[in-house]
Amino acid sequence: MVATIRDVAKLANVSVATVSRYVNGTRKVRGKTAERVKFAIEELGFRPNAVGRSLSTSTTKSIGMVIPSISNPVFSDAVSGVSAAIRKEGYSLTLTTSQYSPEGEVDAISTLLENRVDGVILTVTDPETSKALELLEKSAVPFVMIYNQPSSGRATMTVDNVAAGKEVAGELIKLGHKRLGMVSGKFASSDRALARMNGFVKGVRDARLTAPVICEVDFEAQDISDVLEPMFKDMNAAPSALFCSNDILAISVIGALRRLKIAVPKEVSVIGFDGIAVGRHMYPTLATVVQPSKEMGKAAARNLFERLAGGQDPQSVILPHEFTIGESAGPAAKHDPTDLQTQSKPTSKRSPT
Amino acid sequence: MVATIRDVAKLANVSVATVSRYVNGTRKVRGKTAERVKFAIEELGFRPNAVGRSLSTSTTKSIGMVIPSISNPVFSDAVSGVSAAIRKEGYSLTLTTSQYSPEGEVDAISTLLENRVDGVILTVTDPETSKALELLEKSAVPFVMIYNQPSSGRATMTVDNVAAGKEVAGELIKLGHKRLGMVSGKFASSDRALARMNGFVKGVRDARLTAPVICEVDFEAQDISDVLEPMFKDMNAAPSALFCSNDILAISVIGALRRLKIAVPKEVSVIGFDGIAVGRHMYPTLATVVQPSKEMGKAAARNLFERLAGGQDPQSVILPHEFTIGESAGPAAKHDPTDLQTQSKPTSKRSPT
DNA sequence: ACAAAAAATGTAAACGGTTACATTTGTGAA
DNA sequence: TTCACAAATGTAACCGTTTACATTTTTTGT
Repeated sequence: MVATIRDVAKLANVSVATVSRYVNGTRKVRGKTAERVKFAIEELGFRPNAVGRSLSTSTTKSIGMVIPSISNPVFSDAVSGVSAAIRKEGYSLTLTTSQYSPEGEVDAISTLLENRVDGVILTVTDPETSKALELLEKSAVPFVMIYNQPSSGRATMTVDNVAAGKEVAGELIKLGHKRLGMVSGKFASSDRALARMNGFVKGVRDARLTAPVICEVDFEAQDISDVLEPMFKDMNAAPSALFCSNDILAISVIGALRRLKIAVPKEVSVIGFDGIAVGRHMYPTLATVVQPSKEMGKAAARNLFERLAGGQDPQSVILPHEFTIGESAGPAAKHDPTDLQTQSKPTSKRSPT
Repeated sequence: MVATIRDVAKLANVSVATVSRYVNGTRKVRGKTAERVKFAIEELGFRPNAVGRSLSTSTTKSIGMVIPSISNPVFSDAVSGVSAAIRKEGYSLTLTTSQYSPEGEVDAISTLLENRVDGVILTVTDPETSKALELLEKSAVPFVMIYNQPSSGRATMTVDNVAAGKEVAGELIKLGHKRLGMVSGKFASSDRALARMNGFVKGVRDARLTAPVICEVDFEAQDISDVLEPMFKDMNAAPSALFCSNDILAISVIGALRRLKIAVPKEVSVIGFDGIAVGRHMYPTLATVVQPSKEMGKAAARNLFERLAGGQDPQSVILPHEFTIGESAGPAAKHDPTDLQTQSKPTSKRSPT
């Protein structure tokens, strides 16, 4: 069917070894010979079979990646970074998703291990209990986590989520907010959301404010409005600022607040986390903590290559994050009766008077 | 190092054939024997090497995918669909990006072909001139395009972009718009944008309106504001509605208009194309043509599997699209002197009284 | 208990490369 | 020209599976 190295060798009247050496440039082949080989390759449309090569060299030149979902742009950004970094090294990318489930992670890793990827870049729901990570460790395939919190001496590329969460609290407090809240994806499936929450709560507590309302949502399943509505029944008690555990969630929250006729940021400020591109383009622009997703992907890939090349112990890296103010966050509104001056129409849902 | 089928065979005191048959369930192995094999596999942590298997069976159980960029959610959605569909069949996904360049496409396809993927799902800039498609055809690896326009009898999964474009024109005209415009990504790198434009122009022409302003932008590179500003110098001449060739672009356009202090949709309506999730969550919700990206990915994968299984000629499928109105599109504003009543602050940029 | 048929298992040759080692060819100095 | 040595090339084993075919074991019918 398709030409093999032996076909080329026969046509060029050389040995397979010579063809191999010509193709890979591993040894010099004489001009005359090289020409014959080159001709044969073109004549036959020969394309080296990576499978044969992999079996022989026991290296696949491929990197496996496991992300919870590809629908959240924050992960696409990381994929993009990984993709760019490994292409440069001639590697290819096998992408799998876990749908935020530990079983999904195990399945994904199993597949990748069977495919003998040279390294793995992944994000798990919980590094502490992850069976997938255990599989990886047993297999001795080098791996790096991204987004996950450092733990157990495993390598991870992430930002300081606790510090960032605290920073968000600080910024909101600086804007005069006194009643804060957080809307987060399930902590069980996101150690970083948990870390952000912890930092946020600490920041609020340090400022001697009442502890923030924490609202855990199953983002993929629930309608955010249903969660937000009771929370904002009484605007005098409701938080004047919400920290969301990621940008997608924040965008949804802003949309839901609008539907509840609550103005952002006039009545409620919203801050996200991730720094996905669309947040900068939309209106209101999203106040958020920007994490360098693409760079994280690249860094993870580089880390992997270093280990594949030399040895080097796995090493975690904390990358810099940056709080970016946007139109979705502003000064705290005063929720006394003069509240009615706010531009949005008062509705029966609001506090009386 | 890592256990092979021979290690298992030795430990279980059977032949490699028996192990292979046990692992793949291709033949019955007697209870007693099966137990020994099972034990040996667990004892050694044996995991079949897909590379060896692939070489032997000359099938990799992997599908290659080439998309222009992973940063546009419309493509992530397709990846998501493909990923889900192929996982079900036990296939894995090798993902590559072309950065909207024909050379990138060729590189990607070359890599995929060397890796002997069993099939390819891809989106190219221009099917008519694509060297990548030629490579694929020469290689005899089954492939399906997604998003691309049907051409040359090659299989593609897409929506009717021309009809959709025309439909958008119709909807805007129905809303009373008379001066229409389109902002599009480079036609040279998107046959579907071109098709949408053609339909749009046709729709406008059929309504006997003046031809729409067409504005081609290098979206990744340029700042949209620079493009929009001259267009909206004179509001009496400027279009009252803009059709954007994709949602991401539309979101940026809305943002840019806001920065130019032009209200959406009060002064200018904006309609996108794709139906990415964020458009439904943001404010204003994005009026757009929803195409079933995830379904397209799934359909492409299924098409590939059918061909891998039975034979079947490649077959293009036109999937249904759906125009969805959103808050970003509304009735045409009257741009006579009473224009000043519009909520947004008049600026020197606007037409004089 | 025995032969024949059926079921289970084993043997060894692919699959398409790479590479250690062996061999041939080419080069330069005497 | 001849020899020693270097450079180029060739030979064949190996990487980890699958599977056609051969062989052994079990089952079945009598």
